[in-house]
Amino acid sequence: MTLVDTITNQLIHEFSKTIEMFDISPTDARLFTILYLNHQPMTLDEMSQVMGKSKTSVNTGIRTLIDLNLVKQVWKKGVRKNLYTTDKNLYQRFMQAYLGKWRNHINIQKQTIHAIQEKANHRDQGHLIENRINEMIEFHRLIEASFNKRRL
Amino acid sequence: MTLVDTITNQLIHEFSKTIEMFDISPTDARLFTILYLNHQPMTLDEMSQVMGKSKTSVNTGIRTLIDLNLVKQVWKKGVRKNLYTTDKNLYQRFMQAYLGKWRNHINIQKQTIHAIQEKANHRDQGHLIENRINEMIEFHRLIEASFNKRRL
DNA sequence: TTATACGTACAGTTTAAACTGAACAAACTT
DNA sequence: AAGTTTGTTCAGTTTAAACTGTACGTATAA
Repeated sequence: MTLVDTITNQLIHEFSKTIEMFDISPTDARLFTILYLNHQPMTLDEMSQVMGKSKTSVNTGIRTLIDLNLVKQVWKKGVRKNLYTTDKNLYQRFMQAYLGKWRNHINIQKQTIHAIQEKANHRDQGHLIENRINEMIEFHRLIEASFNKRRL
Repeated sequence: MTLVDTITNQLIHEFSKTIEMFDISPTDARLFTILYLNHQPMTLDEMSQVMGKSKTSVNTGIRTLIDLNLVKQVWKKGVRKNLYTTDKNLYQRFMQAYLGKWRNHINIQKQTIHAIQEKANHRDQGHLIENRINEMIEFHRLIEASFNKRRL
């Protein structure tokens, strides 16, 4: 019984570290893992209790996880409290959120840097900085190619 | 002149955001970009001046960048101060550091979770948690496959 | 309707990270 | 050798993030 708990605690601790790799804060990662290891949807009060944090804190954590599409709210008849649970097929969810974030960023930055390049070309013919701008654009292009090659 | 500077500042600002995507802190990313846009190696004092931060702060920043293999120290005869510069082919450097970090983490966590699984099997036959452990292992396996498929 | 239970917003506090200046140590200069 | 110059360590401070408790609004229950 307590032995099972130590195993669960270890799992929470270790798996959270992998979740953190997806650019998720340590506490949010821990919250996610707790929810994931619980086979039933959980209420804010339950999560607050397990996390040892205030309900407000858990509330904001859940909010960010929902925004990332990693947690969803579910309803169960007869239960008034909000219930939250993790989605199935973790891998797709995480990779989708992660790659989407990268692709989105690269797209925006490519445009931004192109715009700066325009300005530089107009005013500043033949300056050294132009080499760097071209390198930056190439850098983004390579990243883009790398992440687009990947499939879920 | 000042116009060129605003363009440079914009470049610093924008490119830093991409560097941050590689899990590098905003100030370290800015430091790297400043060094990258400077066509000459820089001293601590110069970087301190451009960053508007203390020399101590720049020193620690450079240290972490060197540890990540993104910056190296160079020597120039007649110059006493330490000189630092960014490496060529950014893309390879960053991807190598980044993918290496992922692969390393996944390897370690796979082993750790397997060890926990052993313990769980010994003591806790047929418990629900075992399903989750298998899912976790599969999760890591998929990530590993995804990152190994990638080439620089 | 009144009363109770729940989620969220907000101000204030705690905790952790980033940063600084002074002091030290090692290397160079004279 | 004594005197500078430079990088680094460390204690203390500033700044930003995480967290908490109270208070408010909304929904359910009586």
